[in-house]
Amino acid sequence: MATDPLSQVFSALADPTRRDMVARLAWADATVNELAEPYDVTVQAVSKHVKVLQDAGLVSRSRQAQRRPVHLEAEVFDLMTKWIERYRREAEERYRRLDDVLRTIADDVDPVPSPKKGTRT
Amino acid sequence: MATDPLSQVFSALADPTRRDMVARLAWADATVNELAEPYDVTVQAVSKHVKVLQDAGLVSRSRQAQRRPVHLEAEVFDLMTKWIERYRREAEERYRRLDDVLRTIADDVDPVPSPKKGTRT
DNA sequence: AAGTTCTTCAACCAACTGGTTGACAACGGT
DNA sequence: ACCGTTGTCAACCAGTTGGTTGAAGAACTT
Repeated sequence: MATDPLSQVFSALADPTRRDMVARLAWADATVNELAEPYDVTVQAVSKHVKVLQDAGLVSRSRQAQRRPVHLEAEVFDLMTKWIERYRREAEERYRRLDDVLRTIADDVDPVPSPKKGTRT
Repeated sequence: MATDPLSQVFSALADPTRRDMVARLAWADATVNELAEPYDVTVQAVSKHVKVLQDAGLVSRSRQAQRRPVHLEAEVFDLMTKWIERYRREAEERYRRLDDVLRTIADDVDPVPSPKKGTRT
């Protein structure tokens, strides 16, 4: 199923409802019932969403009487930003290299253009 | 299903194979056949993966004879980093607010502890 | 015109996802 | 001891995903 941490985090955030929950949890902890309130789905569905977020390490649970508040664990975001930044950087460096190549080619431009489709001989 | 840009990007990167492709494309453009080489799947499967990345706006295609090189479009990463950073920031600010609350409470600590279970007066 | 190479389309399949309903466990309040 | 509240577990369903095979399109080579 793709159980590595990065996959789980990306996958968890690929759902708009779950992203919205994270957004709200950034403001304050909330119980499953509180989380469920704005959405047009059952509490059970929200409970499942929370489980996905939890398995991804994005949230943790605690216990207050019957309530089990959901708490955002923002550190996991670092996993993603690190991955993203790494390849953004590489892509940028790559552009620099490409520029170099283009400059080199510019010196080699062949003076006789190669014959094309419509060129009769 | 979940067709908004952010969902598509997160979803596209939730797959390790696709993330690996992105990693390699950050280094250099590649054709579907080149991309498929390291993996133990058919070329068709890789073609599908590329389509997912393309629909998410993460890559673009061009044409060179029969080849259709895949090119990484790094700008879309910004969408994600913006989202992530926003809620990381909010979560951090939230900690500050929490600290304030805790400090306030610290001032209010009642000098006469409210009678508890074992507290004798 | 025929063949080769690179790529995608179509149909199919097993597994996962997000949702449902219904039952039930856990805990506090009275 | 019994409700009420909060949350989860189990079974089920429809739709999506990632993979397969087989056929076909598109563009160059000869």
